Amino acid sequence: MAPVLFLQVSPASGVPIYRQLQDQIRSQIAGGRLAPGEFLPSVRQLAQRLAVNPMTISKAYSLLERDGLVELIRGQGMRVNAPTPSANGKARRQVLLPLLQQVAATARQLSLSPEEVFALLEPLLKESKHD
Amino acid sequence: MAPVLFLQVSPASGVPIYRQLQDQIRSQIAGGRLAPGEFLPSVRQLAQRLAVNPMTISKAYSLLERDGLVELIRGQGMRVNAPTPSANGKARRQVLLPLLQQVAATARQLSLSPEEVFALLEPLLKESKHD
DNA sequence: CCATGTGTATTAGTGTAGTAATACACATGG
DNA sequence: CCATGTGTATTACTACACTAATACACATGG
Repeated sequence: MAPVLFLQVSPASGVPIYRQLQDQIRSQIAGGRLAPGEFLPSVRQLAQRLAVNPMTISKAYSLLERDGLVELIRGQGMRVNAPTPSANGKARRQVLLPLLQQVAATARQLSLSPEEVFALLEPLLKESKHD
Repeated sequence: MAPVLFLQVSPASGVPIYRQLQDQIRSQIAGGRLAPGEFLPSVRQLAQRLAVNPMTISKAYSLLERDGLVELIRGQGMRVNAPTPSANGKARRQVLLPLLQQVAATARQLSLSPEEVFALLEPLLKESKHD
């Protein structure tokens, strides 16, 4: 059974739909809201719910499969894999990567040194720990 | 007078030419190799030297002008500006802040330690410093 | 005024990423 | 076997980024 996921896409956000899906599902898996053995919603189901083309869903799924987060079971769908010890941490970092790349690009654009960026980021990271 | 700059573009690098130029010139200014009051090479001059279209040079120049690093003097060319207070101060960091907050929020959601985030971000920040 | 020097607005060509439409291969259950 | 369920290969369409060709506006010096 495919659980109901909190998935939402903004076609006008500039971020490709398949990538939004990829990142969100990655998050859901990393956060444990999608347990190993569970199946992702079927391509057509999700396509209808989000009003996007099935092939776009399929593309997101295929990328998740390529990354080993999910496995194709013929005739059934995409099953969430048990995380490898290292894959768990790796998967979580993958989620953050796009954001960090954007940070790096922006910092560079502004000629901000790595130290300045760290100094700015550190309090934010530690601040949000106790709530 | 336009000093001779060390500018080099690789059309096949995947990075747009205008952006290569923008970044390199930005570097030259930040590094002091291009002092305030000096002029950039003329669009046509540089276009011929690098074997690219003048409009591509112009695009890079215009972006630098938009960012306030350079000023258009009619009939003469692009003159390097004196660095403005905002170019060095808090203003630049304010731009980065929303992004960093998002990073912090995501990292927290994924239970990533600050150290892990730094380890991930550092190579990205330093990677783009090649000049 | 004219020749020559700036940068650029406008327009068009080109490549490619993203998306979509169609048809297919395979699996399952009746 | 057939109906219905998976995902996807193939193909085409579309939008946009990048680059380029042309013609223009303005400034300067003879």
